[in-house]
Amino acid sequence: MGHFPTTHQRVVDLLGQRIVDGAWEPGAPLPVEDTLATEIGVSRGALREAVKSLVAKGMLHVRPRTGTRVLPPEHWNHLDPDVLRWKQTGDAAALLRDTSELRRIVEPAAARLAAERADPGHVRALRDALTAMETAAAHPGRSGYVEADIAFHRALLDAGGNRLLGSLGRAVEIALEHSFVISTQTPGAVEASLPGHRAIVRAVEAHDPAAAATAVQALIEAAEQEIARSPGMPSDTA
Amino acid sequence: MGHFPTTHQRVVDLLGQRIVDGAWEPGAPLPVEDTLATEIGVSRGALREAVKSLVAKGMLHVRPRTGTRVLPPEHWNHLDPDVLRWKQTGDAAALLRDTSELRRIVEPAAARLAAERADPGHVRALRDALTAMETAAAHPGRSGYVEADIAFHRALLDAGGNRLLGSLGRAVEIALEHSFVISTQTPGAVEASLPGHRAIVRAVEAHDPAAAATAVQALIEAAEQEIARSPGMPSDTA
DNA sequence: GGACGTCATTCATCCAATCATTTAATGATT
DNA sequence: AATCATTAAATGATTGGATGAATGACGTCC
Repeated sequence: MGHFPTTHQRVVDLLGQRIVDGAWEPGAPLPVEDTLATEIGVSRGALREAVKSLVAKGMLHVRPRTGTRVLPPEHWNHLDPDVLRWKQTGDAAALLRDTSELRRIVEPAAARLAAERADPGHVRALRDALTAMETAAAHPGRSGYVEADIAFHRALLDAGGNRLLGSLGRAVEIALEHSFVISTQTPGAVEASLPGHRAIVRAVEAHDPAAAATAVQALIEAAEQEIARSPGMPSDTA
Repeated sequence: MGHFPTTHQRVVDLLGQRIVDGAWEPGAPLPVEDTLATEIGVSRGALREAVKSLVAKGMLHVRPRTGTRVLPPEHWNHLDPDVLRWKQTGDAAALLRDTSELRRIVEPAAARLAAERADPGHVRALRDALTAMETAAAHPGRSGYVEADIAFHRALLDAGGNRLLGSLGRAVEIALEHSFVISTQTPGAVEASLPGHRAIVRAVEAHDPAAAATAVQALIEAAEQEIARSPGMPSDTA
């Protein structure tokens, strides 16, 4: 459906996925540009542009004569949407754990800031997202519910006016989408989550930071329980 | 001294700084590749590679016929080290405020996780960083103290084992460096901060999450007061 | 008059070939 | 054995051209 991926995107995806999958050890050099380009089937220029994209994400380091080497995973920008997507296909469970932890840390605090400082524009974006969620929930098939949920999430983190928090929210959205899909597919979960979202909007509108934080926390915990009960999740026997 | 910057780095810095400084309105198109390349004084290939780097940071969007357009700031990856550096030269006060807020949210929670889950390797990295801070503090001139402080900060956020938190910490390090420099230049601040750092290491080694969190919080608040008292900071009259 | 298809234009896209620069590995010199 | 010049191998950068995609204008059909 989506248009054909351009060559550049194809090469970036190919290399990024290979790196995440551990095709090359950290510190190990990739094949030289000429051979790697012919192996992939693109020109050297296209390969170099793709490599530059991965350098910008902190995954590669390239130097004359030495070649292109994979940087250790600690150096990767794990908050980059592409990196998150590549990691999703691999160790999805670990990513879900990390994402959930980050949510518990950041979102209640972000809700607190939003309740303290949200201006009318931010409040309206929040209410619009909530309305979209409600209409999508009423609509049979729930088309658009996940998108509305993400928009709500985004509006909440933007409402505090802290751009770093905004970027952080946008980063984890890719990882969040998966959990939202699970919640939407679980019967009754959508109806159960709507009151929680309404409570958040109420708290932000009333400029009640404590209420906003607790409402978000309750929502996150409910979502985590949905995920834990979803099929394909190993019960925590450790 | 650092070597001469390569053409690629030069162009990325030039364009990134220009975008952050608002040389082009969000949504406005940049000059076409040919003219922009000749204007900067590089070839199309070098310009294209630089543009790809900025696309990877979420600042540009390029399409045939439409051209290269600046994306709205909400879409930028504000957690990218380069983006933070470019923003630093402009509205440094706002960035300092956002960074400080993020620290207060993330670092106590990260310290809590570190105390819960730090393995011996992480603990050793933490202690090594502390030792480096102590030796740098004893050394006249304090050379290397800022670097050691950043290494400590990094080790703490890595110790929790959450890669997203690790990337988050690495992201704000660039912004943090400034405040560390201020603290180091303030007489007596270095000696005052060392016990706080030792308390963090003790709490992590003792697997005491609450103590770790409070120790970090105390350190952050002390640093904020140092910044507030530093010259060039407008007193909070609002 | 409005909707739909066609076409030309304008860019980015991708490729191929070439030269310059950096740098490690090697060899020569003392 | 340590230092310095040489060399070769890889990236860095440039040029020119061919291709493809998106847009706006134009014309046709209902």
